[in-house]
Amino acid sequence: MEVLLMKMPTTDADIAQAIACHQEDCSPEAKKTENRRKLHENADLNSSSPSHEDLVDSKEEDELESAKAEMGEVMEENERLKKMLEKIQENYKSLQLSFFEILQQGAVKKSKCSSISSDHNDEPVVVEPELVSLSLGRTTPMESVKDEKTTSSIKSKDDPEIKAGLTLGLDSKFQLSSPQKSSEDQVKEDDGAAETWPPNKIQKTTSRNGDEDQQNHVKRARVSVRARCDAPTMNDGCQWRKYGQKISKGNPCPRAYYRCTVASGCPVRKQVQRCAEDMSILITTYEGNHNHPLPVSATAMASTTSAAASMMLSGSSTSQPGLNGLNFSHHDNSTTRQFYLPNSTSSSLSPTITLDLTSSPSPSSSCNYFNSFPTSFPRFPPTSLNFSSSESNILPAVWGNGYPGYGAVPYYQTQPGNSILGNESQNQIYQSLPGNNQQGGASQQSLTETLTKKLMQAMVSQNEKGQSSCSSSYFNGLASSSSQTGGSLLQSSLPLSILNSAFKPASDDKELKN
DNA sequence: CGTGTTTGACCAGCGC
DNA sequence: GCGCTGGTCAAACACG
Repeated sequence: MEVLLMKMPTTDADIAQAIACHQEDCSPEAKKTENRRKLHENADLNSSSPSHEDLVDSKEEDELESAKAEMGEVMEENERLKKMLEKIQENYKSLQLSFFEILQQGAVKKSKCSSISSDHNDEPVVVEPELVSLSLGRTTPMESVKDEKTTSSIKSKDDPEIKAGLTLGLDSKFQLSSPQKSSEDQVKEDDGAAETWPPNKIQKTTSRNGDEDQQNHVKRARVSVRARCDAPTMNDGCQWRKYGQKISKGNPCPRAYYRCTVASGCPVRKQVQRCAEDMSILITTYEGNHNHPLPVSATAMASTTSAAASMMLSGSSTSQPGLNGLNFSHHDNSTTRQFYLPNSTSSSLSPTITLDLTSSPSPSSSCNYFNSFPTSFPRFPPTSLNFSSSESNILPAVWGNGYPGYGAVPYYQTQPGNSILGNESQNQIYQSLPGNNQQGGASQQSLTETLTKKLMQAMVSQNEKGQSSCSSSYFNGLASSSSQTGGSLLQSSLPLSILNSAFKPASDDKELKN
């Protein structure tokens, strides 16, 4: 009961647990325990007032009666909650179905659009930029409706039918690879990704045309996360090894280079740098694609950044070289704030999306700094998702300080049979993460859900506007990026896991051996 | 001793 | 062509 009242279940697992608790409360055992407790209390009362047996008897009876009445009320309430849960689950399923319908429609439309655009390559295509406001600070009634909808969709993520691994990267190189490839080929691709990581040079020189070129741009998708964080790095749940540090021009704070060490050969890198004008803001730029399952706490960040990246990358696959398909600027008709990663030579070729998770939208501090690079990105104007809100205040505390209690379970736990790594290494991976505490779990989950909801929302609105190419490819991107490892080791508690089920390749466990 | 960090060197891209 | 800059490597070092 308390579980239900304190926190609405957000996953099927939660629901199942809640139901279990609920049923437990209704079980004869629970009733017996309750009665025993009350009888015990009565006995105490008896012992304290041993006189007037008749009075005591009547008192006992009264209390028994009231206890029974109370029990009845509780049981009724339990029944009501039970029905409510069933209803919620039904809603989940129906929404999930409609969700996949949208996915399929999007895929069809995308293929049509891509064929059309390829037919008219020579003609200039003028497309209005899609402005999608993803600010969490404001919600319109429409938004809240969609919010509800997407939340429900999100919540259906743990449907038994769609339990799937979630490995999210920021890069969608597999978007363009054939899904029919064997797992061995996938491994090769992964290895290639790992080996050719430094490949900015290679990529820049190998191809300059057509799909290959486009793919290269897609490969270099970056997601920059700006968050207030006192810690040297943002704790995003992954294990990182520092491999370099540079003082970059225009910023007294050195930029640190990290690579993911959760799995050897993981091509994901991140750059961490403090904002020059506001040292409390940490700018973390992720690049690459995890080739291994992630801890739940890491998927929180990964899903968000991946969604953002995929969203943008889907835009970059359209025929809008100048506009990059989408512009996720925070805009409110009066101000449009875009944030740029300064001093990044490769940024001129890399689509960069910035998630602004800083709470203060103070235009005088960090924003101006970024705004001072307005024209540095002719081909890929950096994209900004501004999630400024009071809610995002929690982020630094959560990501900076440790791991949430929510999902504080080894991420292989749900499907131990699929685990490639042994339990020991799993635990090592998880336990080696510092500050595993119980604080802020709900907050992080809430934030992640909110972030993802907003992304989903934007996508849905895209779909509704007939801009299905973007949204569909967004979905496909998510699906492909999240399913590329397809280890199924994660029963993710994250919203995006819903996307895995439809696109998860049969098996590519080999990759996990990296 | 294994693992992670530091830091100078090196390389490639870009602008002038 | 040259210098600047970003990104990476790898030896040396620190730490548990």
